[in-house]
Amino acid sequence: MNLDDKVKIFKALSDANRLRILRMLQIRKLCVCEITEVLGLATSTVSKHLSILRDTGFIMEEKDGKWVNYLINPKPTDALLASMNSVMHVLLEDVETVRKDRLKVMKVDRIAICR
Amino acid sequence: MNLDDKVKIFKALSDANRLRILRMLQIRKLCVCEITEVLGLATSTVSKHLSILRDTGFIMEEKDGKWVNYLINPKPTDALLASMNSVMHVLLEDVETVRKDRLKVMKVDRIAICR
DNA sequence: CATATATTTCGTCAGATGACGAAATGAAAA
DNA sequence: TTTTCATTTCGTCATCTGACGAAATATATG
Repeated sequence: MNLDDKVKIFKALSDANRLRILRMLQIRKLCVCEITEVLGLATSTVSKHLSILRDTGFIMEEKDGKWVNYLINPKPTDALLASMNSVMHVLLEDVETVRKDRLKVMKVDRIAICR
Repeated sequence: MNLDDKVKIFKALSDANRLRILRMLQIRKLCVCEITEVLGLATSTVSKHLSILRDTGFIMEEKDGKWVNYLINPKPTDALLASMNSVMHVLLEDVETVRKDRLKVMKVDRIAICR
C-alpha cells in the first residue's frame, strides 16, 4: 500500500467532529440527522464528514427507508483501521465533549428530531 | 485532556514527510541535515516538521556540538503517543518509500553531507 | 403522480497547511 | 573576535480544509 493511503487514514482522524462521530457510532448505528443534532452542524457538513470516514473504511452505510444509517465497519481490511478503532476506545474516554456526546446519543430519537 | 489536543496528535501524523521522519528515527537519532538529505526538502521545511513532531511529544532533541540530533521520545506521557509508535512500526513496513528511506539512513554520513 | 422528508452534491468563502528562500540565531573553528 | 556552518524563524505563496446554504437526488407517503 501507498504512503499517501496511510496518510489519508490519519487525515480522516485529524478532525474533532470526525472523532466525535466515531465515538458516537461505537455506541450504536445512527442516521445523519441524529448525528447532525448532537454535533450541531449543518447537515451538508456532517454528510461530508461521513463520506470521508466511509471512503477511508472506518464506517459503512446501510439504507433504512428514507434514512441512511452509518455504523462502524466491523471488518476493516487495513490493519491500521483495525487497531485505530480500539485505540480510539481507550484514548477518547476522558474527553469531556465525547462523554457528553455519548449521553446525548442515548436520548436522541430520530422520529422526534428529523422534522 | 482536551479533544483538540488529541486531534493535534493525529494532525502531526497526517503528513507523508512526518511519517517518513518518524520511521527514520526508529533506526537511529539523526541531525536535521541528514533528514533533509534523505527527504530532499528545504532545511527550513524539515525544521518545521521536526518542531511539530517535538511539540506533540513524538520526538525529542539533543544538542551535539553544532548539530541538533532528533530522536524518538522514549517516554511519551500520552497513551496515544505510546501506542502510535508501535502502530507505526507495523503499519509502514510495506511502504516502498519508507523502505528506501531506511536504506538511505544506513548510508548517510553527516560529515560528508553537511558542507 | 405530487408532496414531504432525508441525504448528497455543488459553489463559495475564510482560515489552515506545507513548500520555499532570506534573514536571524547559536555554537565551533580559525 | 571574526568567520563558518547547522539550524530556526519569518514572510510569502499556492493549495487544502471545513464550514455554510442552495440546489439536486432519492425514497416514503398522501
